[in-house]
Amino acid sequence: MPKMMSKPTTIEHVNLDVLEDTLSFYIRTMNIAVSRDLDARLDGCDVARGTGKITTLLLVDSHPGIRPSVIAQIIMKDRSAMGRLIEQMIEHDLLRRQTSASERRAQELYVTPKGAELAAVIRPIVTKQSKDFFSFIAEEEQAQVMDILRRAYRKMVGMTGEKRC
Amino acid sequence: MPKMMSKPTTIEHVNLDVLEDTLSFYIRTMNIAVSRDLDARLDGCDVARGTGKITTLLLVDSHPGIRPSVIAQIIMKDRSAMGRLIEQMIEHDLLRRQTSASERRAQELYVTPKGAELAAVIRPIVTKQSKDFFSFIAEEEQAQVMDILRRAYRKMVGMTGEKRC
DNA sequence: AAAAATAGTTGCATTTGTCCACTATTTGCC
DNA sequence: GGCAAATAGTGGACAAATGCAACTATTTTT
Repeated sequence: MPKMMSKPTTIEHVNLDVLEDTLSFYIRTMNIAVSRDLDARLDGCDVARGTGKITTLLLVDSHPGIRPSVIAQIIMKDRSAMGRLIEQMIEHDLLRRQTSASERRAQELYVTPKGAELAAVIRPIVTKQSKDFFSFIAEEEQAQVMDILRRAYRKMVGMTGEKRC
Repeated sequence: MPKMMSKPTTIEHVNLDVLEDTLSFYIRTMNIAVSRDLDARLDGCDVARGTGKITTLLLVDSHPGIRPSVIAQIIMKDRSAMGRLIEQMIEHDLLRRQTSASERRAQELYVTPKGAELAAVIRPIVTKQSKDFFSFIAEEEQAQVMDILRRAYRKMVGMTGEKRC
């Protein structure tokens, strides 16, 4: 049974009930904040809003010929969402698409010159944004959190870390 | 300039470019996964989908008379989104609302019997879900991450921790 | 050759978020 | 007292994102 508190009118008088000790709460909440901040910094940048565009652009840029379905796994979207995302980016002339010669049901994605340029612009912004946003966490602790979440993420999407093949 | 890798067809051959070392990426991605998992567990539960309903219910349950605007700060929504959320929960007979006597522009929120019941059901589920979901992170590390994110969150929403008044 | 699996597309319904303008009430200032 | 500004909440419009399911095309299995 939670501690009862009454009619709080300011946030200082509030305790978070069981959410206080619930990691998912902090993940979900920080996500809102960090995403909003990122969107603000990328305003007008063709790649703002929603998770996925940035990752997609960077991934295609550094893995020419990568497939939509691989990206989908990485950003945890289903294929239809991924398709729409790519469509959008093609319309914005950031990516181009061609069906794979060896696997004619699959596609290969490539950045356009404009896409490559944007990727170069984006890269430092994204890095800086994350550092800045979490700057009130000590550098060291940031690294700690990242290290743990990275391992979690890897397991989740099935990146083994050791490339076995 | 990122390492170039070509035409990866499986996720093991992919590296995440600068996102590899970007905390915001992991926060955003883990958010998707954890939210999806939570929704699945709460399916049909009147409180599934989207951030906010759970927090709102628990908060009102343990802080009878709390105001919408305070909750809005905590879950980082604007007032209009908050209003809609509450409206929805009132329609589901989870909350009830009355204008404050002392502050006639403000409202006080209370749980209905049904809301209280649901809160009791939800509480252990939410806790368990978070623990389960992150179970591949050692208990100790979970606590570490949570501790850090908690502090970050507090600073962000302006919870001082020390109740000064 | 047929069946199952995989890659991607499309449509639809639901939800969400955001922006902005509007009302009501309270507070502060002259 | 009275007017301006701040605060609490509401409502509407609009743009996006999400998830689901059905559908085509291609490859793999058997």
